Amino acid sequence: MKQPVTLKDVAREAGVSAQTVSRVVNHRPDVSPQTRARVEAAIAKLGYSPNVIARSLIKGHSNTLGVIGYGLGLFGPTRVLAGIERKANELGFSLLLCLLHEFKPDRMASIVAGLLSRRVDGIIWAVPGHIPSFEWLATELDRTAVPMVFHDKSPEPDQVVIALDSQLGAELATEHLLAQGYKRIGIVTGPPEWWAAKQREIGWRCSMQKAGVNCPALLKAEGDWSAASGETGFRSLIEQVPDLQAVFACNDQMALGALQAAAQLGLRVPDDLAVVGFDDIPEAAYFSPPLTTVQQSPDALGALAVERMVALIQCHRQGEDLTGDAVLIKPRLVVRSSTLSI
Amino acid sequence: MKQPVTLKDVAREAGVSAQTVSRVVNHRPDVSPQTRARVEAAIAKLGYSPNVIARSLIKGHSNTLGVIGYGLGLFGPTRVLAGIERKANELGFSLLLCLLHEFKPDRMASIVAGLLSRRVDGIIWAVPGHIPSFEWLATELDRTAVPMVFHDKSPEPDQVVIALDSQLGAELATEHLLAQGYKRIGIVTGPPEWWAAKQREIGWRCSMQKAGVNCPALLKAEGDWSAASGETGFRSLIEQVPDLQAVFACNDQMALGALQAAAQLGLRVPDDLAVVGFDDIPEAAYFSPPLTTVQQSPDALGALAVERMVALIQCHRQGEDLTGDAVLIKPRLVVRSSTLSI
DNA sequence: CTGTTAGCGCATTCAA
DNA sequence: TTGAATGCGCTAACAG
Repeated sequence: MKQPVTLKDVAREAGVSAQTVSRVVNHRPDVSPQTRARVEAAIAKLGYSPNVIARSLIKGHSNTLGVIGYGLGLFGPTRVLAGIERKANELGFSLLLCLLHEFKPDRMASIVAGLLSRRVDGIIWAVPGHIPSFEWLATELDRTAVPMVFHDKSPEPDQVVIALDSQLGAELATEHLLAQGYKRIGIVTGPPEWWAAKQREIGWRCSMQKAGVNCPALLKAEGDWSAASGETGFRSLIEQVPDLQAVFACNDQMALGALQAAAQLGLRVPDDLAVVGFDDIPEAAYFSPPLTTVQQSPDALGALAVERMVALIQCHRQGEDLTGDAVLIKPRLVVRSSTLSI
Repeated sequence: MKQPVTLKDVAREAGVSAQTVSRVVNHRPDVSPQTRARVEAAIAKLGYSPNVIARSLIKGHSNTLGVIGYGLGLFGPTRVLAGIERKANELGFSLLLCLLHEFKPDRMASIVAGLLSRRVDGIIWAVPGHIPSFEWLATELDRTAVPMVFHDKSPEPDQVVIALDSQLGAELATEHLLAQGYKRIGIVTGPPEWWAAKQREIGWRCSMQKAGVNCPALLKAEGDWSAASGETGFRSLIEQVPDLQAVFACNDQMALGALQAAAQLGLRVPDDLAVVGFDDIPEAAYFSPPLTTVQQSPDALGALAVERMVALIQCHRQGEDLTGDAVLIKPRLVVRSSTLSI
């Protein structure tokens, strides 16, 4: 139950003023070597560590970033968070973590309010863009006191957005299937409210049309990212299009569900059916068969978000209003045996 | 670039003193209804939100918990973190998140120092117990200023530990296999430095001995939790014991690797070989075949850790030193077809 | 080079 | 019921 040691305690111990101790702690040059040594000895003896809270109060900023994550169940968002933590730590920022378990406007508002009252220097939405929620957010949060960076949402003029180029990823996947000679390529999408899910569907559609293959509604089933939804989605697909040749599942979990359903229906992958996923989760290489999938680099994405955020904070402190901009990270395709029937 | 609104601004706007505003904000009874209304109007008009930083400085505590997580790659630790966030939020605590990417003593020390200087009210080690690191920790952190709660490590007299009963889980898995008539049951362990990994191995060994089956070193391979290590581990096992009947993989990813290796070797699961995992990750039900595994409730574990922490903090504030205690959460076995050859 | 004064935003004494 | 002083731990701006 020892009280924390304060500047004054150290000052008394070293026989100097509090200000001098402050100078030593902040590595100011204007302290004589002898004094510095005495103070440092006192610091070591008492085990003093500066109170960051008090420092924040004066400086008007906390070197803390608010991070809003989306649960911790999905691969992409979770790894983005890990990337954020790593880079923030590197740049000397602490992270105040809030998890958005569901897209509820009032929950979003209260999270932001809480973060603001804790005087974070910026807020990173490490939450995948959920179209209706973010539309609401845009009206509500119009001019907030602190800079914000968004993740995986539609680029808007006044926002800083770091996103994976999901459409490109879907195009890579679809074009790979087309190049292998598959024509009737179904899709199991994510929830349509998710920006990334929409982009992946658009990518599939574009590639199909570019190749002159038309894609009727029958070729599309809607999932919710879970393996279970991948299974049911695939089953409804194959029921509607019995001669389906390939499936593009919009994440690896759904691809796994599709693989299981295919096995149960006696379809051999890749001979009877090709399957592509999205994300490249670590397990994807160990599915049976190993899954061809689109690899993203969520860690890099998170790191980038922090870098932008720190730049925004600098500008904010100088009173400049930085214009928004969007960054799209390019994914790449990892080809494994789930699409190689040759 | 608007400056945040302060108590004084509200006081001026409402024509009262700052203290009165403070009373309203803190829901004190001793304010007349008219005054309260005027102040609340001013608060709403100016969009005031109290500065938690300043409040912490006075009160001497921050209503913030430091959480140290272990990367975000493993299922258990990640979900524990999610459980912690949920409960902390519910109890009005914010979370300062730090990720321990590797078990390095100096990194651990600097994380704790950083958290302490930010005046967290307590520290939760949401990090799986790594035996050498935590031994070091015990000597170093002997009497820290704030209470700590640990996760998945060996119970010690003076520590509060919330752990999954990994040994029991392993016993459930092994006994299930024994009950199915399997005798030569191999194990692919986790890294031996991990407490949980050790416990799982102990559980396997106990059950085997209890059943009168001896378990030579040949029946054991060491993995690192990854699917890749599950694959190589299983291969070395089957090489040493060609008539292996079953494998207990100490997590689901390694079980997945074993499943793939078995398939490549032409072994049918469960007819030629039974496989059990540990964790019950959401994908486990979609492996081929669906995986029998030990289900833990990491969310509940995290929630419990926060509850204990808050209790500790209360005691700490009253100057009492609470004695340590350990809680072991019981897992349960989920039986799927990877062990049902009948 | 070093110490003094002031105040960050708020809550806890008091007194009125 | 309200207001005035005081200080949490620290640093900026001075003065010496």
